[in-house]
Amino acid sequence: MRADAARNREKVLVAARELFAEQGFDVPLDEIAAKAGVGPGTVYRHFPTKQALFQAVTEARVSAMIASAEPSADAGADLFAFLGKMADEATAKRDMSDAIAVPSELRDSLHATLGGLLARAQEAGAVRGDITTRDLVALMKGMLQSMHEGANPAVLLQIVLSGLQSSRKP
Amino acid sequence: MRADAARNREKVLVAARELFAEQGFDVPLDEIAAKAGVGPGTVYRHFPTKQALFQAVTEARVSAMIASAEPSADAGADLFAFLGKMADEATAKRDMSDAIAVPSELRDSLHATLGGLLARAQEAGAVRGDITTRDLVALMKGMLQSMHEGANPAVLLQIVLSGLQSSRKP
DNA sequence: TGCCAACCGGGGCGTGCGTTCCGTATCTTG
DNA sequence: CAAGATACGGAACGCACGCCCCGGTTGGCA
Repeated sequence: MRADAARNREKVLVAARELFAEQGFDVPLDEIAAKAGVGPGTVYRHFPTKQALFQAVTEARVSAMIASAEPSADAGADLFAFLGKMADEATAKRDMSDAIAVPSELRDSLHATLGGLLARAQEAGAVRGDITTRDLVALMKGMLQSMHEGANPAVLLQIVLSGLQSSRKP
Repeated sequence: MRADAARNREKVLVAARELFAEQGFDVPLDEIAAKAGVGPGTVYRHFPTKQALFQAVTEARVSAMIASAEPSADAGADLFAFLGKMADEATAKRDMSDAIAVPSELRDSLHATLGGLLARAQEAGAVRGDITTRDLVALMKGMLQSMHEGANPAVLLQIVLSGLQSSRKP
């Protein structure tokens, strides 16, 4: 790989990191290219599609988060800690709210991790049993998006956490 | 107003009602026109913008819902009943989830109604006091959207309702 | 240093959407 | 029934976006 190619690839990644964090996945690719001081064509020579670029940018952080989900003695606390971590990330950077929604292997891993944590928490009786992984993912997706619309992230998280714990209504 | 004009206006409203209910606000306007057996231009002669058509379609049901929010002795039950009604509507028709988001006077009225119910429920001590109207609206928006993504609407609603009731965490 | 391959920029293509325009058809009134 | 106002249809416009292509440039190896 030529030196300038590597340099440009890096410039694109830096610009994408910043803009995805600010505006989420919906930021136009031309804007990323412009911020990187590069033409759109150059972006596509390094990343075959916009999703691929997004995945490259979010990979490190999401993988780290997934890796941090190690089971402890308290399965309920594990799940809640993970959800809290996701909420924190999403509060600071707009791209975490999209990482759970934009199609990619990373997203699937994230969903799988959530499913595993949920199942263990339910076995331990810390979370109501009638919740599916789909429910949890949908709930989190809605919550993460809401955080960028003026709502109080901490309050939203607390509502969701205590809602998960409540026993089934008659 | 000419007779055929009135007839076409009605055909557009019928088609829009059905398609907005099925696919939400994002349905292309050309599709509505096609289903009504009419050209796109005709739609615009009766409704100045897509939002106006959407408002005309949802006005009746949303207004009825707002009107049904009459205060009783139990302010907490009033709020929960209203949220339940919204959830039911959104489960059946995709357009209710958008009515809370698409800019219009109707949306503002809906938000105001939610704010009023929330305030009374908080005074009565039925709902935690650190929730703002913005929080509630964001929460509902996320929940309503999630209902069309495979999640179980009843479970989602119960999570939100019990989350609202929980007292503040330390 | 010279040459060739690799790479670059950005104009351009295809698509989908909301909206507008205008020649034509249709309805109503006298 | 005729004339004028009114409404119609759908082609066309403007815009935004993801993505591709090509003439020109640049970097690394011999």
